[in-house]
Amino acid sequence: MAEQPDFGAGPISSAVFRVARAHKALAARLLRETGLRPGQELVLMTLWHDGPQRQVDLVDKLDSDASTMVRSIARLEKVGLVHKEPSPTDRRATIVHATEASFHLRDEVESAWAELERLTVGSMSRSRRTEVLATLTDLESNLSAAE
Amino acid sequence: MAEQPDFGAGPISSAVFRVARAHKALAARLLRETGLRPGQELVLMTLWHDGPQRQVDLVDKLDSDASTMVRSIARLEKVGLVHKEPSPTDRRATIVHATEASFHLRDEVESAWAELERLTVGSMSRSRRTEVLATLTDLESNLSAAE
DNA sequence: CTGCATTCCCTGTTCGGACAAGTTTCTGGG
DNA sequence: CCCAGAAACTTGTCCGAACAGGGAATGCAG
Repeated sequence: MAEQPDFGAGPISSAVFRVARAHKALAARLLRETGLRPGQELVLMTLWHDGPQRQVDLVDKLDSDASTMVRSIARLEKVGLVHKEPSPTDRRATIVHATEASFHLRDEVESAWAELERLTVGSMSRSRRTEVLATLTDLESNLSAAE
Repeated sequence: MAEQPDFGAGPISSAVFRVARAHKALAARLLRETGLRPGQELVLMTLWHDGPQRQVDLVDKLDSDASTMVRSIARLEKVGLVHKEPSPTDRRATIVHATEASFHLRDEVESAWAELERLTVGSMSRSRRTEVLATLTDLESNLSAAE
């Protein structure tokens, strides 16, 4: 507790910073028992949801970076949650698969995300949540309009 | 453009993630010409605003980490924006000062933050901004209540 | 005053994120 | 067909963030 890094400059930007940090820290804490680090779970969830795909597809969907993805995949592969296969149709590409072992984590990861959502929205009413989501979407569209 | 990493899991959490990433990326871009990396400007702004202080004070105010602060200060010191002096009253502590050189950056950094704020809130009305800030504050308090 | 917990800082390590540069492979216009 | 440009991946580098561990100085209880 006990911070107000807000020296007057950009109250909303400051608030975004603080929310982002707190949210990420909470996500890290909830994912801790799964052995995953924040970010890795997004890769796995994408693979679980959309099936095997190229690294570049993961990069696009997660709005990540190719070099980040290379290392993230490498780490997931090292712990056996993912494996790579050459694409049969494009020798530049590798297809990333979620392993059987990874599916044993699925419930745990998804319940961690459910818990994250629950803690994030707190005791907000359904209609309030809708407003919050609209607000975040507004911010996102402003930010992406700024390129 | 073109992402919706939202696989149904935690729409608000997903949105927080995306806003956080876009906001940080925008901050990085705006600070680029100052030579600062996102996070360093917060240290400098705190020093400019509150004056020389111990590392632990910076850590507390920015809700950062002691080891992160050590390295951040070291980098700022290497480029001459900050210098450290032993505390006269506590030999464990070092007092961090903003250098003269750093003050030449102040206008640039502060206008980058103003621009960040401007782009973040976009064309929102004053009352809408108040709502947005209230929403972010709500989220922050939920998150910090979750510890 | 002594002993012990606490505070403050530092180092090592790991990871996500981003940028730059380079390799291999593909594709499309000529 | 051929080649220039694009696409997919990789590696190197740097940085913020977080955790573990540790050393030095301080402060407090007894």
